[in-house]
Amino acid sequence: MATLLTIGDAAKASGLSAKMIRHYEQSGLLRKSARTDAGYRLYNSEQINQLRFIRQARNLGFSLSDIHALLELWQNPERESRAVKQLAQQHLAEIAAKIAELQHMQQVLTALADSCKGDGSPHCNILNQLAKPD
Amino acid sequence: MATLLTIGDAAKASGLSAKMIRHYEQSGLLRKSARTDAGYRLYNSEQINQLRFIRQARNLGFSLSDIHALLELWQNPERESRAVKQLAQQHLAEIAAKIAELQHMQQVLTALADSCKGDGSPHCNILNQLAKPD
DNA sequence: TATTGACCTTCCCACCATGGCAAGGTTTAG
DNA sequence: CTAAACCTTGCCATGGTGGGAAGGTCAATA
Repeated sequence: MATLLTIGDAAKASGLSAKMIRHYEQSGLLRKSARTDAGYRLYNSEQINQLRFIRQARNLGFSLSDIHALLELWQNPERESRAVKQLAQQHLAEIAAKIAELQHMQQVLTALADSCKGDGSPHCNILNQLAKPD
Repeated sequence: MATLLTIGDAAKASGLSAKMIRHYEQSGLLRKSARTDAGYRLYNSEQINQLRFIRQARNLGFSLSDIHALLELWQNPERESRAVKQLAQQHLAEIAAKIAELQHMQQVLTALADSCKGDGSPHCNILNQLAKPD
């Protein structure tokens, strides 16, 4: 027997917000769900699994378009794991690039902050450096 | 004698886009510039310095509202460097948090990708893991 | 049974920082 | 004089998420 959940319960079960579940449907990431006579969305356990899949992929930072691709691969028994791994590696490259960018900011800004006394006087190397031409 | 630049030249001189300079004016980050009779914006060297300041702060990842505060501190001779340093340190904390988040994703996803053969077969641990309840 | 509170629906708006395009005016070089 | 390269404003889009309004539905309780 299939347990059907309304969107609020599906949200609780998946860790997504009801708002986002509607949005994912709207944007084509999810197929339209069944509805009650009154128009309430209903989700079966397979769909709850899909929602959880989406949440976990979001937690890993995948974009919705990546997730779209991942969902299709997941549901395709003919998939080649090569394709999945490639998506993961592309995403890992983006993550690494972002980390590098942030670490660069961190390094520069830490040095600047270290050279700013942070007291009651107006002199501050952070401002001086920002004002300087490169 | 003051050299006045039109927005395109100001963009080149500062490293910002003309689009963004207009946007910064619109959003109140910059005071309205002078205009020619024809309505073209004109920027003097002090304003060019301000634009550079903004670009460098953006490069360090400061938000526009942080930059707003930084600009005011910069222009206020009564400032206390404490205030500047505090902004910098808050931002450093955000940077560190983002780096930590990304590194966590990196770690989890690297492990998953390593356990996916990436060949022609459908089996893939990445998908299995995403599908699993936490 | 009538009401109340907790759901649900759709629709629109906001964030942040940036880019693109369109329709029109201006300036400059050939 | 014309053409190219500027400039102007205004609107739309991105991505992922949240907020709120106005209205319908359902279940429990008084």
